[in-house]
This record gives sequence, structure tokens and C-alpha cells, in this order.
Amino acid sequence: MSRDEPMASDEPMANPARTGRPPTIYDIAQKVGLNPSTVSRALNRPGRTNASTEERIRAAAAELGYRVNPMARALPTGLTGTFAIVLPDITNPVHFELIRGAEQVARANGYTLIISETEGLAEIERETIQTLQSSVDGLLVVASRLDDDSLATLSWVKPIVAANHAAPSLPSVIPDLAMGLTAAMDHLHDLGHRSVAYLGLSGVQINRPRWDLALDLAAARDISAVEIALDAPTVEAGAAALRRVRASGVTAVLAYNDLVAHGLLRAARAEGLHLPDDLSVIGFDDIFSAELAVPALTTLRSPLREIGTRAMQTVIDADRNRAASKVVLPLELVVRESTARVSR
Amino acid sequence: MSRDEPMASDEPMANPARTGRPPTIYDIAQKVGLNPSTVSRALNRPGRTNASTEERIRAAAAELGYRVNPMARALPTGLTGTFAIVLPDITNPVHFELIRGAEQVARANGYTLIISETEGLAEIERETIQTLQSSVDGLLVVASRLDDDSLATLSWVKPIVAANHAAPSLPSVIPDLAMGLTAAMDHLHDLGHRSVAYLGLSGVQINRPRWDLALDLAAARDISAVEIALDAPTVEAGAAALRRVRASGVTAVLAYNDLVAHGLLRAARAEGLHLPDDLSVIGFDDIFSAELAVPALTTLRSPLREIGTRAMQTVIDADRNRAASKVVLPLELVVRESTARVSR
DNA sequence: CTGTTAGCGCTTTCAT
DNA sequence: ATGAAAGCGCTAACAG
Repeated sequence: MSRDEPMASDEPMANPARTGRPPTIYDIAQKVGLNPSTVSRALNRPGRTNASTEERIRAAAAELGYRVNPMARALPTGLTGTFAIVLPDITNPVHFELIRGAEQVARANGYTLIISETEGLAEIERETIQTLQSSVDGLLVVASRLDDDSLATLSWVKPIVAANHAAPSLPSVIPDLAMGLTAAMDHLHDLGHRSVAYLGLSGVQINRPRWDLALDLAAARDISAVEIALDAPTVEAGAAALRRVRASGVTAVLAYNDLVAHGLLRAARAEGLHLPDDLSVIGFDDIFSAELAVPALTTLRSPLREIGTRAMQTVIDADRNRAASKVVLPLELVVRESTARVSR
Repeated sequence: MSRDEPMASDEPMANPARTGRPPTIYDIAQKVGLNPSTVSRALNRPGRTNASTEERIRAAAAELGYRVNPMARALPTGLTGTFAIVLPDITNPVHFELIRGAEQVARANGYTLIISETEGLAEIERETIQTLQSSVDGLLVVASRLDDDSLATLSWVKPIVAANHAAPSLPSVIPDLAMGLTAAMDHLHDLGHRSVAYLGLSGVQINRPRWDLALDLAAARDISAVEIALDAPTVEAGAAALRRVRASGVTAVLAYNDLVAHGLLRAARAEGLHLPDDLSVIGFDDIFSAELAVPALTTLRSPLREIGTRAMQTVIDADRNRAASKVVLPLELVVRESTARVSR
């Protein structure tokens, strides 16, 4: 029943490539009449073996279609050549660019990337990290739900870096919240807004500092501020929040992310609100659909791609980088059509 | 310099979990005073060992925080417990639901998923598959750029299944093109359209059958049809195609995917066209932003998520499933606002 | 420069 | 029911 089951006995002598058993360094060694260890050396440390035999070995390897078996190599060396990125939800467009950035750096350096979802659950996240730990050379955690102590402990085994949120004891790559929120508040203030609601998601690490900062910045500008809690970071939750937004009487909204902003905008339009005059909305992230929306979304552009590349670069260089370094990337306000001068 | 370098000699006896070296079955064996092979048995074949010692072993394992090392297990068994999904471009929203579907099935069955990009290049794709081959139990290829022979050869080593496009010699999971395109053409015909343009992407396997079929269906309905070639499956390319769409004089467009449709719509709006009256547009895929667009996109909803789940299920079951089975999933027309009765 | 040997962590006969 | 031993494919001393 197994796919490895032996074939009928009269099967013709098959070419190794055809049998389904990939060639090993033993096959190469036999073919050129040398010892496997010599083959290993020739293939891995060019120069530490006779030029002509190295040539023969490479030729044989190519002919057989040989590729090293990363798992076999990982055992003696402890290096797997792969990294993992652990995140709550692949579906969230925010993560697309981040993953892509990470993937590119990984591949450019000859590494493989494993992606794993946690469904936003701390226990699944812990379990996932532990399971993956022996198969990778390091991990990226995005929007982690684990507390700093847990992450610190976990990182004793393999290096972990936090992407898109700060973990005090881990190297982290994060957007410059102060820069972005300041620009957003200035923008709203310039347009005459004096009241704002923040559509937040409690229970997520990233939410708290964002809101605290927004609160301070609003206060400094004489803007009143309220927080409205979301159930989830989704279009639906954004739409559902409209009711409370209207009830609050604010003229402007800062959304947890663009998905939420999309939902809010759509619901508002459905209710016949005139946008952006009746309500100004600022998103967060600048996902690709932000400019497709109507009105096109004014949003804080998170440098997702670069967060991914820098974070991956950081894990790869983890040896040199044992301190919990923080990389802060610019967070810019992109002004489109969803914000306007206050009309009431 | 290495992270494995020995610490100062007066270092206190460290708990294994703290040293960074994960515990092995040898650690467990030693702790309970048994042979490693017994530990292996106890952990893997419940029942084939004395109930009480199995209990002691499990307790010790839990206490040490033991997890099997998948790579060490892969060597003797040949089973890695991971699958790979190989696709041109992670960034394409189309692939996200597919990945998510695959990921869920993989994880539900205890497997790990590797994602790898090919940049839409056949040679990178071949290289990637070969490199990954020894690290996985099977692969999913999405929108492959390789010809059927190559794929067939590659699949001698590890099972490969094609997702979202048909590969004659591979098990494939695909949307029901005939169903979807028939609905689309009927819809246009009902609205009075008698001319249509197909915005296609030459050089991609998926494109040809789609266009051939559309052509037949149009002819059968007395609709004239032209193909307009895209440079890429992107928003930008869709926008750039507007010029040729207008020159062609058609009243309706079938876009290669929703991204292209988005671009076309946006460009048309920017040029002051009245949508959908001046031009009806049908997208393909139904990515999440389709309903966010203005006008909201009428589109063929590709069952991406299910394609991912079915495809992953198929590789996992590859043993039982050696024939090149075809799974065809329904492709439904979702009518929104981007199509209207022809007005000229 | 090349061969020998041992071992990475785990599974799997084969004995006992 | 448990132990002993061999081996998966590769690397890394250590000899020669």
C-alpha cells in the first residue's frame, strides 16, 4: 500500500532518477570511484580538493541530477537552511507584503521559508514555535499573542525576531508609530476636526501603544478622543462599528487597519452618508485595495515589505545580533479622498 | 562567533531546556532508565509497550519538554511531515485563499507547509521543485509554467498535484471553466451585448483554454469577440489596456482576473466614462476587494479556498490516488454592479 | 589530497 | 515487553 513498496521482480534496471530514489553522495562516490567524504568536501568546500577530481565529481553530480538532502545535512551540522514565519492569519492582506519581503530575503540567501498560522491564539502560537524549533535556524513572529517572557524563553533554543510589533526582549522591526500618528492627528487638526474615534482591537499587543499615543496626540491638539472596541480586525467588524461611531458624534475616525476602514466606509455609504464630508476616515497599513475604495482611503502606509526584509535579515544575522535591537521604519500618511474639512 | 560556541568553563549545570539544545529520546531514556528504542516505541506506537512504563516515558517527555526532531525522523522513514506549495507570486491575492485552504488541511493533518515563489519563471520553478523534493512528502504547484512532461518527470520522485490549472499527467484541482464562462456569456447576452473583448495573458497555461472556450461560447451567441493581450496580470496592466479596449469598440470586457478588472475600471472612471453603462466588465476570481470597488465587480467566483483544500487533501492521499484524477469545482458568476444593459 | 571513522536523532528489524 | 544494533545521508575530525 505504501508508495515505497517494491515493484515486480522482473522490473528492468531503472535509472536512479526514475526509481524515485534521489541520488546520494554514495552514488556519486561509486560512480567516480572515490570516498563519499571526498565527494562531500568537493561539493561543499571548493578548493579543498584536487581540481581535476572536483571537476569529475561535479560532472557526475550534475549527470545524476544530485541535490543535497537538507535534512540529512541538518543532523550533523544543526543548520537546517530554513526559517519560519509565524503569524495569526495568512488571509490578512497586511501580512502579504511582509511575507513577501521575508521570502525574498530568505531565498536570496539560499534559505527556505516555512509559513505557519496561529489563528491568533497564544497556545497555538507557543505550540507552533516549539514544534518548528528543531526544523529551522530561526523564526519571525508577526503580531505575536505571546507575552514577552514566553517569547524570551522560547528564543533560548533558536533566535526569534518580532516583526511589526515590539517585543522588549527580542530584536524587533517596527513602524514609527509616533511619526505616523503625529502626521495623522496634524492632518485631522488642519482640517478642523476636534473629535476623533479610534476603532481598536483590544487584546492585541499592537493596539495598546497605538491608542495611548493617539490619545496623547489628540489631547495636545485639543481634540477629544474616544475608543470604540472592535470584535475583529475585519471588514465586517468595521461595518458593524458604524453605529457606535455615529452615536459618538465624532467627525473623524482612526481605524485599526484598512480592512476596518473599508467596512466603515462601505456601511456609511450604504446608509447614505456623504463621504468624506460627513465623516473623515483614516486607515492603517495601506493595503493594495486602499486606493481602489471609494472614496480612496487616506491611510498610514506601513512599510510592510521592508519590515519583512529587515526582520528576515535580522534573524539570518542573529549570531552577530544578540542584543534585542530595535529597527524603526518610517510610517507615512498617504492622503487620498477619505478625509475632508469638517463640515459641521 | 557561532551561537553554539561553548560558554565559560565555570558555567553552572544548566537545565537542557536552557542550554538551547532540545532534549532527545536519549535524555528521556536516561531519565527513566530505559533504552532509547523503547522510548521511541512508547511515543509512537501506543500499546506496543507496557502501560506503566509508557506512562513514565510520557511523563518524562512532558517534563523535559520533548518534541521529536522531524528531520531526524525523516532520515530513516523517508517521511518528512511537510508539504510544499510552489507558486509564481505570493502577492497575488488569488493565491492567498488557496494557500490558506492548503495550510488548514495541512495543519489539520499535522503537516507543515512550505511556500515558495517562482517569479513566474519556468527554470526557477524546476529548480525549486528539485531542491524541495527531498524535504517534503509532496508538492502543490499553482499556475505552473512548466510543461506537462517536465511535471510528469518531476513527479517520479515525490507526488505533485496541480492546483487551479490542469496538468494532463498530474492529479489536478480546477474550477469549472465551462460552467463559469457559459454563465458569463449568457449574462452579457441577456443584457444585449453583442461584442466582447477578452483581456488575456499569453504564455500562461491557464489562459489558452479560457480564451478558446470564451470564443466558442461567444460565437454560439452571435457575440463578436476579440482578444487583447496583457503584459501582466496586474491593476496597472488592466488600466493600460483601456486604450485598446476603447479602440476595439466592444461594449463588454471579460478580464483575466479581478486585478485587471480593477485597473480597467479605475482607468475608465478616470477618463470620465460612465460605468457600467458605457462599458460592462466581468472579472475573474472574486478576490476580497471585488466588492469594494466602485462599481462593485461582477465576477466569476473561483473557489480558491476549496481548490487549496482539495489539492492538499489530494497530495496527502497521493498513495491511494496515483491516477491523474481531475477534481472540478463550480465556478459561479457573481453579479454586482459592473455589468449593465448595453446602452448604445 | 583523500580515506576512515564516528555520530547527528530517530526508527526498525532482530534478538532476548 | 524491552534491549542491541544497524542504518537513513551527510559532515567532520583525524589519519595517512
